[in-house]
Amino acid sequence: MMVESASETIRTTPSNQNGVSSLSSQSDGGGGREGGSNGDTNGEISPVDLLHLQQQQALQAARQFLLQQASGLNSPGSNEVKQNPVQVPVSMAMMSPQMITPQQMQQILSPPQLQALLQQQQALMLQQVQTPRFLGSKQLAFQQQLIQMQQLQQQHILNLQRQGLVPLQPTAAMQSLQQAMCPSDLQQLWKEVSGVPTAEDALKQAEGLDLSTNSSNSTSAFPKAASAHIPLHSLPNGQSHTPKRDSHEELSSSHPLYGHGECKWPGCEALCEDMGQFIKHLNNEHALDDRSTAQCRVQMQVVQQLEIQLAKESERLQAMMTHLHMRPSEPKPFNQPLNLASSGSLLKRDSEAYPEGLPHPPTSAATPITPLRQGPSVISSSSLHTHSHSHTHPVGPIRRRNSDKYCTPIASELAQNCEFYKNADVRPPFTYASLIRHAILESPDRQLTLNEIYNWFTRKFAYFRRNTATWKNAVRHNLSLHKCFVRVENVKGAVWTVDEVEYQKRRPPKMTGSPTLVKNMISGLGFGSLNASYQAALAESSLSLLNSPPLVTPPSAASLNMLHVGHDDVSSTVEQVNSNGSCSPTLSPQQYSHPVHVKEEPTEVEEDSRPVSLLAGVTHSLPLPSDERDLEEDLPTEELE
DNA sequence: AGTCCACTAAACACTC
DNA sequence: TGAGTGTTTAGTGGAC
Repeated sequence: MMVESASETIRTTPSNQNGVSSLSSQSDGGGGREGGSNGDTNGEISPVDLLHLQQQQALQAARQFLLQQASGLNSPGSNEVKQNPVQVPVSMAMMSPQMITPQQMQQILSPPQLQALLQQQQALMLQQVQTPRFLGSKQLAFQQQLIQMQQLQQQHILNLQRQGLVPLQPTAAMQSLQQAMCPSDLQQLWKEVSGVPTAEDALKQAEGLDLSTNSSNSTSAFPKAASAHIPLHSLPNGQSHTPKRDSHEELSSSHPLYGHGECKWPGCEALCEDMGQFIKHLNNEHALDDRSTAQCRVQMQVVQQLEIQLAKESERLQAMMTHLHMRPSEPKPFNQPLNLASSGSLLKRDSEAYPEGLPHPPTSAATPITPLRQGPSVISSSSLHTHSHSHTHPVGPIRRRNSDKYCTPIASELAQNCEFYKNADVRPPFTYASLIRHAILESPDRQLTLNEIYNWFTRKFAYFRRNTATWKNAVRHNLSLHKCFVRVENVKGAVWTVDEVEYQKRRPPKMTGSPTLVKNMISGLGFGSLNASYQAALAESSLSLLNSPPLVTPPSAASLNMLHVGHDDVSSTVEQVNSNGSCSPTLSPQQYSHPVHVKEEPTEVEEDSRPVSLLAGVTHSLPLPSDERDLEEDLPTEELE
């Protein structure tokens, strides 16, 4: 409700994916977000005034947000909340992740304001969750947080600068943002907010964060073992986003949360003489509890937003590169597949799912917030993979078909967010079938007993440590229902295996085009018009084949490479992308490039026309895995012909 | 609106 | 007998 109303009044143009450089868009958006408080004065004011206006807007937005945080959420009668279009319940999104996604936030807010709100939110959340213990050091913690946030922001800007996405001279928008978020202003904001006599409510709200799905409002399912030793805010992609003050810090400390003798947990900065003391402190003060998970979530939101923005900027860069270096009539096989793989479906998702910039309500109430990232990674891994935590995965409000339709490779996702799913009581955005299949293929023998599947589920996902009756029943149901799961009698009983042929048949692409058309599209001639669902399905299915040596069907590695490489984080999925190299000795690229789904009508496929350059262009960007699996010896050759 | 797909729940049979 | 396993059906809801 609130989101919708906000979205009706807060609209950034969907085409405006310029996160940092568009002053006018910022102003436009800001004007709208302010509910007309600033009026439409863009055309008359000077750039300096405009800059000032931006600052004011950002400040007001942040202020309103903070006010809402402090009082609105617990004051149902508050008219402000309902009337002010800027009242985007960002924090509500955190507490009830189903309500608003980062994409929605991004659609609603211009990037600078988004960042402003985000940073404010982070500060506030930290403050909220720390209130009972650190009441006396509010200001100190807040200052610390400000510093960290600014560092984070600057780091992000530097990244963009490195990519040439933003000029070295900060744009007006950036200046505005930075100035708008200067510590004094924020402190002032904080003073305003902290005076609101609802601190307890805020605390309660923070402590009562629903960190699980809405079907579970408890975090009890979090594994105790992971409580203290896993830095929850180290992100699923493995990247620590704790701002580092200098490059030496990382070297001097063996823990990303420890440096300069201080705990780097957001807002903590407790002094620890040595690592041992720090570990002790970490275990004691930052154990797995509501406060820590809330902080973790905040940090995740921060990173998500940055990644989303980076993804958009990357997308812009891709467009620029395409424009400058590539002729539309001469698609470059190396880059084009990237668009196909990720931006194809994802952009479609972006543009179609949110055509009006309206928030896209999650479709599954049971869907948790996930560390999935939204936004296409259209930059090749070779050019951007150093920043490539941007990328690929749509934030997963759509549980059921996320992995199927939106090109979210389960292997990649799991590889990146393994720790997250292990510890967070969130439902993985994959179907049972996908998970089961992944579990089976992940096993050494590519076969698991039912109980082992159960164990895999519980081992990999905190979510499945509860409601066992439900999901176990679902697992059994899926195993029986889908032909792709084959029960094999073994010496030790029945084991389940995966029939890849059936698995691929299970989700045939909806596109009804001829195999020739498919082939042409895959060869890079029709990427632009390639049906997104088909792209996603093809990419996903291909990826899954690539990820795991098939029991039955050899993957079409070429197609899947090109489909996958663009949106996959090479660094994090290298372990999964392992059959690429291992299969190559016996199969030619042409064989590999056999599109999986064309199997339905194999006679029309002309494999010779498949561009080898596609494979060549992709393979070099796929690092060989360190733990290559053995090639399955019983590769069915019929699938290759 | 119809269809497909995924999920959930449940009943039932079989084995150990 | 009960637990675990496997199969099947029905209902529901989202996506297309």
